[in-house]
Amino acid sequence: MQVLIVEDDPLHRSYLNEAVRSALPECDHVIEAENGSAGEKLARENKAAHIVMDLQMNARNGIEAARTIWKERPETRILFWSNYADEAYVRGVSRIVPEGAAYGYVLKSASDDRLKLALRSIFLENQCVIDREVRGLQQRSHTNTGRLTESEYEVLLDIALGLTDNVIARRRNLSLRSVQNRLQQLYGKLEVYRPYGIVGDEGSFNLRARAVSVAILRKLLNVSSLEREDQELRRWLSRHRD
Amino acid sequence: MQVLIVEDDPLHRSYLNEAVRSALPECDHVIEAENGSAGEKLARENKAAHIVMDLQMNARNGIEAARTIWKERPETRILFWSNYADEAYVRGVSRIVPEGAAYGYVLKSASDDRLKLALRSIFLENQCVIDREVRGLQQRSHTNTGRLTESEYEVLLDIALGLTDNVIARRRNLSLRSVQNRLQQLYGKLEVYRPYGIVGDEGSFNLRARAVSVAILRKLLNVSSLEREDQELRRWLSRHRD
DNA sequence: ACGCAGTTTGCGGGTTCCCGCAGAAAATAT
DNA sequence: ATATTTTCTGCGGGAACCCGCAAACTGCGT
Repeated sequence: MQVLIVEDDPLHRSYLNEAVRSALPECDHVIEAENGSAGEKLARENKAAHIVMDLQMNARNGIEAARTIWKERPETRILFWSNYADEAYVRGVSRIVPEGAAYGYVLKSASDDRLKLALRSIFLENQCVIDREVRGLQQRSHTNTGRLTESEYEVLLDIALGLTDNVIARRRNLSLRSVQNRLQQLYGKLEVYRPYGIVGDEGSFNLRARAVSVAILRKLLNVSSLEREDQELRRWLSRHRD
Repeated sequence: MQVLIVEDDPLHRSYLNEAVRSALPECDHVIEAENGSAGEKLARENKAAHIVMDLQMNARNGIEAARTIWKERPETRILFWSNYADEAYVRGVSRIVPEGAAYGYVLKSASDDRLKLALRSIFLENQCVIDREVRGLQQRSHTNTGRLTESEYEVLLDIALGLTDNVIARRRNLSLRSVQNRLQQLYGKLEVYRPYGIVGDEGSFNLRARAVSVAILRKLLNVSSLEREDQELRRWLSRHRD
């Protein structure tokens, strides 16, 4: 049995290496990659079936890497090991998990034992292991306000990229008014009308910009999700020149 | 001699501990804090004169912590040890350094030797040590486009928080038109008019939102700078109820 | 088949943004 | 002290945003 570690921080990498060796005595090969693209390459060359992957990496982030790996071999088992439980990451991951694949999401702050247990459950038992706090985000509301639907999340990304209502409409195949409708819902859920819950500050905010702001502060968006979408947008733009 | 380490990642913390001990044999006490507020507290209690501080921490980030520490004892020597050279961090740090204080900024990706050398230079020689890549950001242009002036950076923060032109004007004591003027300059420098350098996409973007977007993508803004400003804004709002 | 909740769309309007133009004011240079 | 550059300001207008209202169009359960 072979395990591939994809993690850019050398300290964390060697820690993971040790953890894997001690949790999985049946594992005789551990290989390491120090960023997403190296990870993809190694996974392909070695037909890696068991991967531990960091999410936040410089060259190419974990979600990107996982997506291409899973596209090539959907039965690959991947344990995501991340510093954060940002909704943006969680959403990003659960979007790309193939049907029925075994995967895990464990926070770096978790105990040694939790990590080792997760390694065994996923790689040997083929089970999904999702950390408590992550699970929370995946399902229910983040705060008192309801969580965003998929289409609300889409427009959120679009305005975060700086798109116009008109362009959003074209991109999502909607009418202008529908886009604005979704924005309204978004504004509502993000509580952008009464910014700090204070009455009397109604006119202080540019709703669109404020929405992006609170989304970032609430970790609904993070930088890498933005980067990803920016690339996506770029591609879309180059297809749709009229 | 005593050194205080403020770092939330346990692995990095113990690595730092070792590095300090080996680089500074004259150091007999090393104490550790696992977040910014604990760091402030320990610094106060122990009158710490030598601190190594991570920037990105959960509870209270390094810049905040450093600011209050320096406010109490400006001669404290602080070495910032960070994963990133985001302009937002660099700017944040150089804003709070007291006159003539010795400090350092070293990236986590730097070599062992570089870190140890920096430790000795700052703590023993009272010199400033700033990493190459950081230094670059501090002074000249980030890319081909000129770097932002202080006032452009201010409006950037304001629109990133979601403020209205009108509120910005009140907050910065300007006329409405002046605010919009600064925004225009900002848009120019951020190259928001021809988004990807492509001719013919002129109308695709909401300039205000796009500006924030590219600022984040270019690391002019990061999440913690936003959080800081959001607090600031909150305070300002509560003072200015009319 | 019926009703009901949630989406989508058009229309119309008030508001804010974005900015060219041009004169005042302030900072800087010579 | 004068010239030059930069920044600030008011005015005006076109475009984009935000949204209430009301009519179609889903989907879903009974």
